[in-house]
Amino acid sequence: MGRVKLQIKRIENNTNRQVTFSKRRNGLIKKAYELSVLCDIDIALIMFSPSGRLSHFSGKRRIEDVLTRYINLPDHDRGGTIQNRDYLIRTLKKLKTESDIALQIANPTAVNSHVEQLQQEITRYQQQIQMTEEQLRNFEPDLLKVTSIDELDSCEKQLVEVLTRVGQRKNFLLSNHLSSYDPNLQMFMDSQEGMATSTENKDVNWFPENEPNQNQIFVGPNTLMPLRDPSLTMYDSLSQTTTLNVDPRNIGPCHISNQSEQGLPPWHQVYTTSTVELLNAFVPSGPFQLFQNEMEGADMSAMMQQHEQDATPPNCTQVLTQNTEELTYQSSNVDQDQFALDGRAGGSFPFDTSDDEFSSSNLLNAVAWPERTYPAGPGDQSPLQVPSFSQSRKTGLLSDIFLPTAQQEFAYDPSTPMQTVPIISYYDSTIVTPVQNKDIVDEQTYVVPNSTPRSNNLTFSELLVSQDRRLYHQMSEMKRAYSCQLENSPSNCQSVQMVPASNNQSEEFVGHNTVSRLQTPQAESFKSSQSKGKGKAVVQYSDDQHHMPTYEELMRMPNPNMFKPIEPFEYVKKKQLQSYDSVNGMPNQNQTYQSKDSKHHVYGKEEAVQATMHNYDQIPQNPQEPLQ
Amino acid sequence: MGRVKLQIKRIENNTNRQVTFSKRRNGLIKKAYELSVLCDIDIALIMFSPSGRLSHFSGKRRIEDVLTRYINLPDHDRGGTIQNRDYLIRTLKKLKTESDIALQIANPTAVNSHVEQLQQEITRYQQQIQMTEEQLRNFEPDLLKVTSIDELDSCEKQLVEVLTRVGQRKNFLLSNHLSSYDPNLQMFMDSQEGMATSTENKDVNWFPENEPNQNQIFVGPNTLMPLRDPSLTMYDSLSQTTTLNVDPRNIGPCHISNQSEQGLPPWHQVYTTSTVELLNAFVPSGPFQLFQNEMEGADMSAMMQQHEQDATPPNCTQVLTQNTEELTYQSSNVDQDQFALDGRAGGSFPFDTSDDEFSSSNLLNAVAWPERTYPAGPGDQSPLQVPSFSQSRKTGLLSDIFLPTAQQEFAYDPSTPMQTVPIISYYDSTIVTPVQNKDIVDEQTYVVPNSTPRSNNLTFSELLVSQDRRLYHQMSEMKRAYSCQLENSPSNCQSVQMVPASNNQSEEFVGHNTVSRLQTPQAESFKSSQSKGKGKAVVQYSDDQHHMPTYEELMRMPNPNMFKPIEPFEYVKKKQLQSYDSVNGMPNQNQTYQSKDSKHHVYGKEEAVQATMHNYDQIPQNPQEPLQ
DNA sequence: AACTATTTATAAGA
DNA sequence: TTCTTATAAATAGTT
Repeated sequence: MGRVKLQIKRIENNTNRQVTFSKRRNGLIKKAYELSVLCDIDIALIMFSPSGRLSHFSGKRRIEDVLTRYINLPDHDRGGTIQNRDYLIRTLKKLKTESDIALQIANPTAVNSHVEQLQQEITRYQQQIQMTEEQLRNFEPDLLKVTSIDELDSCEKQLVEVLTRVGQRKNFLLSNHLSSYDPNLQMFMDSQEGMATSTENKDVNWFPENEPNQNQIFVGPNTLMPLRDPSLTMYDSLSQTTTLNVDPRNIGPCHISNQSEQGLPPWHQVYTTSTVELLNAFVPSGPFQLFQNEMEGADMSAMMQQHEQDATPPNCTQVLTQNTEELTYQSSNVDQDQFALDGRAGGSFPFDTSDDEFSSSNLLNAVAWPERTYPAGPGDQSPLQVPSFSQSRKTGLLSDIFLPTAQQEFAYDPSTPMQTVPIISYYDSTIVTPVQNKDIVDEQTYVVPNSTPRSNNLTFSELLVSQDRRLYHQMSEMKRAYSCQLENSPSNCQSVQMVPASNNQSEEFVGHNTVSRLQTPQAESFKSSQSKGKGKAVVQYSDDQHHMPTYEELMRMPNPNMFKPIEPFEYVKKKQLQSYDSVNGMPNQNQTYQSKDSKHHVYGKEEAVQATMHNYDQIPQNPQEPLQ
Repeated sequence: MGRVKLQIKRIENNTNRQVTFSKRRNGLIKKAYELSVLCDIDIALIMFSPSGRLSHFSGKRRIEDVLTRYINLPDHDRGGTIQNRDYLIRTLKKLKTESDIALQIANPTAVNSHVEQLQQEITRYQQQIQMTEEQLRNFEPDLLKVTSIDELDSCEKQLVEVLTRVGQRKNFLLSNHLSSYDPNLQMFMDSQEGMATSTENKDVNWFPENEPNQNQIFVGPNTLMPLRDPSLTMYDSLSQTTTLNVDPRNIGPCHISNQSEQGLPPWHQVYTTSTVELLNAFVPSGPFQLFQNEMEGADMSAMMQQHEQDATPPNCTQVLTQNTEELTYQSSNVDQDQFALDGRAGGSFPFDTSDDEFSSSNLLNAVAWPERTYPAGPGDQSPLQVPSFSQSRKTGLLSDIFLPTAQQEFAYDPSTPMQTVPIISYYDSTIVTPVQNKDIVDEQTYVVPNSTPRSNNLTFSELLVSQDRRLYHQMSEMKRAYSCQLENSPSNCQSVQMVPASNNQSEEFVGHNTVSRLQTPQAESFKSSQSKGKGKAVVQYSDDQHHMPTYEELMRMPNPNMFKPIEPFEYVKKKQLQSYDSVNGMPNQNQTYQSKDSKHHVYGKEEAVQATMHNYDQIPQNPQEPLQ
């Protein structure tokens, strides 16, 4: 491209060479920049001019980070062994450390706590493995190591127990495989074979019908799942609270005590898989918007009032099958509309359960509830404390599942919808800090819009937040509305698992499968990172201001599009004359523009992302809790 | 410059982004190349594609040299700020030489950041948990989700099985609870309670003692594992062949037939998991070199002669427990040295079983023998035909396990050590064909020195070849020496599985774990590809010249460093008018330039790697087979 | 550095 | 992926 075609060979004329270098270097850097922006890639370009001066360019990540990434790359991917690799690594680490230190000053906790978190996580996993293996040993004992008859006895007992259940199930299936029944109720039937069942149970179809597999209840041998009749508690959640106290060791009849006209007891609850699955049946997968539309104009407080007045429980049957230690319930004669929060949601279950883009069953299936004890709170008066959710993927948060640790650190509190949420993103090893100061733009500024105007699309993180929030609300609402108080001791909760997708895909796959449908930067980041080894998110909650959302709040929850778009990345191309701080990319104040015979060109740059959620003025910080 | 002006902002569409990257990367590299040539400068360009793959370019100097130059630059010139740089560099330079050596030996991935290690660990634990939980699910099935009677049946069966074993164990303990026994043999006892057991079984310790879990034999209900007493067959492998014919449906006594003084029957053998595990106990994990050292000066033929003369079988007991359909054997009174190929290897088992860098138990544990029928061959006279190994990872070859399909296609014949082995590599969805014809280079050739001279290091493929070869040899030697003839029909082999590592890690993990210690291009390729979804190798064997290696050959096998270094990768970018020398990137003199009105630009590109193994003159093409 | 004629890169579509 | 083509962009030589 020029007046003549230039042969690609060394330009012998010194001046010409330097001039050409100058021109082409700029062109090259421009191209590199464009590439880095267009394709959102890591790039590092280092040139030494004919006179030995350095020019370099890197994309949104610092050049040393890119070099580190390169050097740390497996040899094959890189294309060969690096001779002085060790040296490079060390030196680069030094380079990186220095800027990281500066970074830590501004953002002290993030880096170190990350490692700590990981170590915590490892410890947790180790424990979990130990637990699971112990459990397994019950079934597959290392017979050669077992020397005590007692052990064998208990093992035998357990096996027989499971065997019995399997047999029961088998028999049941054999006798029922021809009859059509509401799959939603199968679980109840299963646990009460031989018992009289209500003939009207076909009327009870408040479970989402299209996802029968999610509605199943399984309780491990040592796990109880006391659940009250939802319709009962719904109608009479506070004035008459029925609590089931079941001792796992108790083979006798189940104790059922009534606590009337009392505040809810402290929440010492542990949600087990079973609960999760059950609640999953409750928690709809409808898009937020749908649900919101349905709620339109509903006056929650008034409805709640009405409920408290209407204290007549519907016809229901409580079933406790003791020999399998499964506690469940059976509801009969519950009108669908009645059950569905009594028509609050327009005569159906309050949340639409139909699929949509984001709230597919995949998403929700992957959600389990944490196996955590919820700290005590007298009723709902004191906020339910949200546990530190940074422990394992089993915390049940979508973001916990989908956001890989190395790529995204995600800080938000699902219980406080009005929180401002800074998103700190890790790109590989670089922490992308929120840029407060826009002044870094000086000479040439390429603005790299990290997210295009998204109209109604969610970023992935926003999706997670909204989904988590929805789930959190729904779950907690379920808890409160149904008073599903589990009296299990934490030690009994060994079987919390992720709810796998219906086709037995692993949660990772589910996650990936789901994420793969998204194209937001976060999702993309996840996709690429997941392939690097099944990343896992660490979700941190702020420790203060935990707030148990109310149903009303839930109703008022804005739709997922409530978030502001993420601020565009800023790409600051500091050209030629300006020196920039290596840490934050700010121009050095004491720096004057270099003359054109400056030793080298400096192409610094920084990018930042900041996501701020709306403050929703219409939702009070400490709203009244309608159910209280 | 295109149909429309493209806004420089992130391309959200995945495909478009990748396409654009591809195009622009080429353009960028071209520009960089031109700049580097025109202006004769040092340049380094590193890009990571949206999918994380590396593209890089450097001029006439290697990229790491450019990076070093960059790093060594005074802070001011680089634009960074480093305090103790000079001191650091001096110190690091000292370290460099030493650590470079250490780095060659030790693992390069160790340099990975702490965080990455932790995350790896976490991933591992997650996998482990998943596995264990899956196992557990066998015993604690989610009964409500099980709708098929078949499932329940198999579940029931499994439970009964365990229950039976527990009961047996219980009975056994009740009658023997005071006696101490060799744990290695307990498994046999378990399956033969009530049967007379040898009182001398404590002498049988030919299993590696430190990995008891790997030595356990479990055969699925439909799988038989007839194995002759190894010591017996070892001493008398050809003159007296004992074959166990066991009908799986046969509840009666096991048929044992003797075939005396006959050539080995056709190899209709299928190796089951059990066999693999058993053989694993035999196959040592010592490094090739160690093993070679031990073999130093050993005269194989003479030894073999001696063996054939010494035909006295040791005291042994064959055990077939029918009700569990487990067939195993018990050996007693076998002296360890005697067993260990009768002192051929200096009085111990011929291969060192201690761990070393490459041949850790991980590596070998990951090896299973293919569930394949070996075509007939009269004894060892006709070459044992190697099946087409391109079927599954269960072929048992290391290369099968470690080399992922999409990334590496690996063609070699482990049975013919003197074969020339072209390695076909895929890079970035480009099929890298072996370049036989350099004529594809026409216009422009960018030379990307992909590999530097490797001195004595093995490439991963070479390691695999050598390991496979070793294993192949050892296995076949075992087969021949012990005449472990399995008469199972292929249909019985439903349970071939990879042998998991001792800590229940999955094979993938084992592979990964092992591979992660290597830094050869192939290993690196595997690492990155594995994370992309558990790649699996396709190993193809040429159909001719299959050769059953002999023990003597095995002994003579050169050490792993025997291979020539792989030829450097050639990155051939055929572009427009200029041809470039493939080595130094200089334009080829004899090339004419294309006219500018050429129909289109040709941006072809080819990559190639070719690995040629040494021809080892000292090993005859058709060596004498000592055992024949 | 600015100006253009010209070459080159590449976006979109096939 | 690869090819084609219209068009945008880069740039050689000049000023």
